[in-house]
Amino acid sequence: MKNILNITKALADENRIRALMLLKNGELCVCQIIEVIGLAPSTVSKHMSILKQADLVESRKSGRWIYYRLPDNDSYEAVRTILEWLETNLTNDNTIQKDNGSLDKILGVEKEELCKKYRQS
Amino acid sequence: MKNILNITKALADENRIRALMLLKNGELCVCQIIEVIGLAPSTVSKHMSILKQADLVESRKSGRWIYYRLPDNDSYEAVRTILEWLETNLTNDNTIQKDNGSLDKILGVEKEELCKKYRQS
DNA sequence: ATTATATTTCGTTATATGGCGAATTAACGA
DNA sequence: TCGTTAATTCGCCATATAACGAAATATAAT
Repeated sequence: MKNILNITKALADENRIRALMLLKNGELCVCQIIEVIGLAPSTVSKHMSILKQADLVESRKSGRWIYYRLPDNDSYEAVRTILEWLETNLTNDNTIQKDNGSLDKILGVEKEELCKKYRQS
Repeated sequence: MKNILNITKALADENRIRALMLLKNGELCVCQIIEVIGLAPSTVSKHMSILKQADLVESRKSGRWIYYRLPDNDSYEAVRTILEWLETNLTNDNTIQKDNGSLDKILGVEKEELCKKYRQS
């Protein structure tokens, strides 16, 4: 029950769902997620840690950057199933599509460039 | 997104999940759910209305009683899928099994008898 | 070494949520 | 009709959660 509740609670927030759906496009560093979601770095970081605790994302560190990604296919079945559920029901969602548009733009920018940017705003 | 968030938020509470899992046993009136879950009638009523708003349950009124049930098979697919997900991941859960045990006892009691009971306690 | 940068952690605040009991509504029974 | 009963709605309180900015941490660049 604890695991399942961790998952449902993690999914009970629009911004966390947005972050998960972004990761369908492949792994992203926190600054990229911040840029799309548009919340403070500390807030996004907290969201990502909640997703991670629920095993909905994995992460790796590379230098100063931390990359988050969806779990591998051989992961916990409950997680795999619900991620499919989200994808099925949200790929046509307006917010998600806009987010994917924003991400496309951002992926065209050098990461270094990007991360400076949000500090100034 | 709104629909999906309604669903995930509705599922982000242990007692609401317990109520849903109880309904796998067939439709139940509110007083029976109250008896198993062990919360105040007003609280359970609120929980059921949240589940209903998310289309996770349906209800019918019969005299003084209101019966809740899981939605029909021809319901909204997102709902069907996630209910299956819950069942898959919780049928062996300790809390859920205890609840099913309590329910069995309760189903042996006349409903009229039962509903008087929780008023007195 | 010192500065800059990416992320997290911490402390605070505002809002959302879950719980209860009291009051209300609706339906039945005497 | 009047009381009883099942369920809901309402008002309240306590706790949980989401958001932020400031401080801390860790790594890279100068």
